[in-house]
Amino acid sequence: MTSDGQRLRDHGLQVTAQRLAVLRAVSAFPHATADALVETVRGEIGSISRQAVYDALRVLVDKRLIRRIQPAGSAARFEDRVNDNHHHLICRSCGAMVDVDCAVGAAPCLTAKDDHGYAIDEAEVVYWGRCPSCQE
Amino acid sequence: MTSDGQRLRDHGLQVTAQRLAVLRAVSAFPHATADALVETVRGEIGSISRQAVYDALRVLVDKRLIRRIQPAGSAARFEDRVNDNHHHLICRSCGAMVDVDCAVGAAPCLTAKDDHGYAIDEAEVVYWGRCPSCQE
DNA sequence: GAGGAAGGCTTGACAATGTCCATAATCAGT
DNA sequence: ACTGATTATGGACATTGTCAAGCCTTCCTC
Repeated sequence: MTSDGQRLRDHGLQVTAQRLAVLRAVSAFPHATADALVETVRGEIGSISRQAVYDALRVLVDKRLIRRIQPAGSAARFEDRVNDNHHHLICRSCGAMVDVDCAVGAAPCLTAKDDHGYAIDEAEVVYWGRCPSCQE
Repeated sequence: MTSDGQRLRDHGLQVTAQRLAVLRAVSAFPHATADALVETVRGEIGSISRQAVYDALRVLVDKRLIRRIQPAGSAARFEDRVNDNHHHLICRSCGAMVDVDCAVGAAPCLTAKDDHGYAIDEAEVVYWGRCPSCQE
């Protein structure tokens, strides 16, 4: 198994305690917000600046080690599942988010009727509804 | 044809110059941001508070007279096409957004493989790519 | 290991997008 | 027109995120 440190190096990134901790935190709490990750990482390594977390998240997203999701009406969230093409199902009342496997398989899993000349590389799908507990 | 004023009244809303102007502005400039709409409305009726625009947009969205779209990496945008189920195609570099008719028809136009117990009412699709001018 | 350059982290200021609240103005039914 | 309820205004504030300067680590080379 490849260590997180090796994965960072493989992508041309320096290995730092902060980045390792952010990577682990995203793994441990998928769909967490940047702020929640700051708290998680602080619990793990004692202290980290908010900026370092934002910076780490940005390079990790750039290098495709993690993925950023930004649902309407919420701060950005991060997850670790990057090698499949899955989508998200979000509760309109409490914001809970769960993964949903892609109905088709490979990205882009849908083709637009008319591409207007755009070079489309991704079809992002978000299912909106109410989660079991919010339906009571 | 039903006037904007009548449409407001039909939804239990008071008719004000501000709301009418916001409604017209959203019609005239689909996919505009709240801030751009403030400018447009100011050009039309002289002056309006930013807050009034936000309030108007919120009630209009609540009453389904307009729709709010919030693509990742951009402020919320508003549009007037509410009675069909169409999606959006957004340029990754310049943010330009165009409408794309739904590949299937009625909402939700896609069904998730596993609904995790959620009551799904909408499948939002965003196509990401590069617009013709950004491909140069 | 030791030295040094490149890159990363910290701190603090700032920006964008919205929301909250108290007060003033406007709308709509009598 | 009168009056109560709704809406608009202006200002403060909240959240989420970015920018910039200087110090500190990491990692490459010896």
